[in-house]
Amino acid sequence: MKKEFYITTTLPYVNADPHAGFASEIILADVRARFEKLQGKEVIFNTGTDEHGLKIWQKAQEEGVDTQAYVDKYAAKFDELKEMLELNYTNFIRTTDENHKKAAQELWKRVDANGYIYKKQYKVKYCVGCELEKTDSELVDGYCPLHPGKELEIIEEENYFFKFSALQDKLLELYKSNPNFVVPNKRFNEIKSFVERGLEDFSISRLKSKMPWGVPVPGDDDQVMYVWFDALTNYISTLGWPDNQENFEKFWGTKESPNAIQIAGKDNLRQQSAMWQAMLLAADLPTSKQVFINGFISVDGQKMSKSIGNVISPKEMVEKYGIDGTRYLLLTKGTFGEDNDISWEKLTTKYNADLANGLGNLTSRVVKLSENLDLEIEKKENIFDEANIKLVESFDLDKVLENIWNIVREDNKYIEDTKPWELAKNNEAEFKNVMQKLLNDLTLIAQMLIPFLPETAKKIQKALETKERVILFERIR
RNA sequence: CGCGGGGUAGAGCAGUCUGGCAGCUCGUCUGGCUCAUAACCAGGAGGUCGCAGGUUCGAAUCCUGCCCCCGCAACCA
Repeated sequence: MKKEFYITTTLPYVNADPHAGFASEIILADVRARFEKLQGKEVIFNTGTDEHGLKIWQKAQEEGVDTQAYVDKYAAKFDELKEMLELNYTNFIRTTDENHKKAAQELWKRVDANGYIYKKQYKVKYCVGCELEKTDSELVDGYCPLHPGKELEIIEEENYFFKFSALQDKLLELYKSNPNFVVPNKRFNEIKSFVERGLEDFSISRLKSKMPWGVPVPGDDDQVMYVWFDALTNYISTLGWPDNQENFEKFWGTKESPNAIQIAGKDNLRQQSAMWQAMLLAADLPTSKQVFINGFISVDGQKMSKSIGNVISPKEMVEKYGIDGTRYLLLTKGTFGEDNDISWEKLTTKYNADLANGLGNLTSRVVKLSENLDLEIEKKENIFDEANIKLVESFDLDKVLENIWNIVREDNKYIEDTKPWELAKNNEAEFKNVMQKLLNDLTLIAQMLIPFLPETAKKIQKALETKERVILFERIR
């Protein structure tokens, strides 16, 4: 088996603070990365920030700050998640990094050299009222919703286009020969039918005069890259591509043996599983190995949005539930790939039930009962069985945690059935037997929790060693 | 006929691919226990699986039609 493991999240766009949805994505990746590390693999876990594009440029202008200063501020906010959520990512790439820009230009050149880029007149609709370009999807009945009745101007602009349409067959072939290329299956079906319906070439550049905040197009001073083309390249620029070919092959893989795992939200299905793969194919580079598509988080049945004012941020969650509490709650909010609904009330209920009353209380019972005992604890080698490994590999991490919590439940019942506090008084031998099992189980739980709740795992192990009682999770309210 | 997802106990969900006793967590009611974080354990109540038809010995699951909710509709990350 290959010794190297590569996983990447999508890069969040730096026009808003981190929210629970992205936190969920990056925690999933974090658990997987820690898990693979435990299996003895060398791991690269990539994340970062997407910092180019019109929106960011405009926002910086609005705030009257230098664009670079603006993106620096936001990049720092996202990098703070590392400590906030106890993440172990190895790479944090910013699309404004010099080596990234170079890589994006190199990718462009290769795609171009292979004949997949061409120049074309492109008509944009322009609302004079807003002084802004409008896309068809923004229009209502052909008019700008803010200025109904005002005719839109048509402006012609020359842009570079990517021959997405020419890669339809190659993409379909990729999907066909990799039956688990996109997970879950329903998303795979969705992207397959999208590609089968036919692809349209898309614009991959903008006029620099209108939008200066982008990576310059090689050999054309008047144009900058459209943000997607630039941003997607991060997955390989982070590995030092194109200069460091060895590192690239080690982690990204080769055509024969692709190695890159990607995780993304469902809004990114097309970009990650079709556009980016097409770009790689066009540049004659290996594709990703697998793309995992996560669902969305809603709050009390409503879309999480600034205007509704129901955004749940990882920061608030950590303040309330602690790091591992937050990790646990985001990991167990529902089935991977489905949309999951959360609310403060539900989160608190689950926190109290599973963490305080469940794991926390069990630890507290076992440590107290074993206070005066000095038993040798059996440490298992292969803590994850075949079934659990499979679940981790398909990102069904909630199911693995459920399996761990079944041990918690069994042990609570076992204590009730055997009444060790009575045995301690009248049956020393049996008392030791019972406690041996409980200590072994709790040790196993702690070992299994390492990738999921790293701090808690340590605390349990420490409590078992020192016999000092510890409150793992304070009850809320 | 634009694309896709969803409708299963008071709440949240799993089960649907591959048909075989309708399951889990929370809540609720009753009882038990005292090692533990007002926790823990046992038992109970609660469901015409969105609706209507079809296939089958048998349908939450497969097929057809309909109703309702939610995303997305590509140069907007």
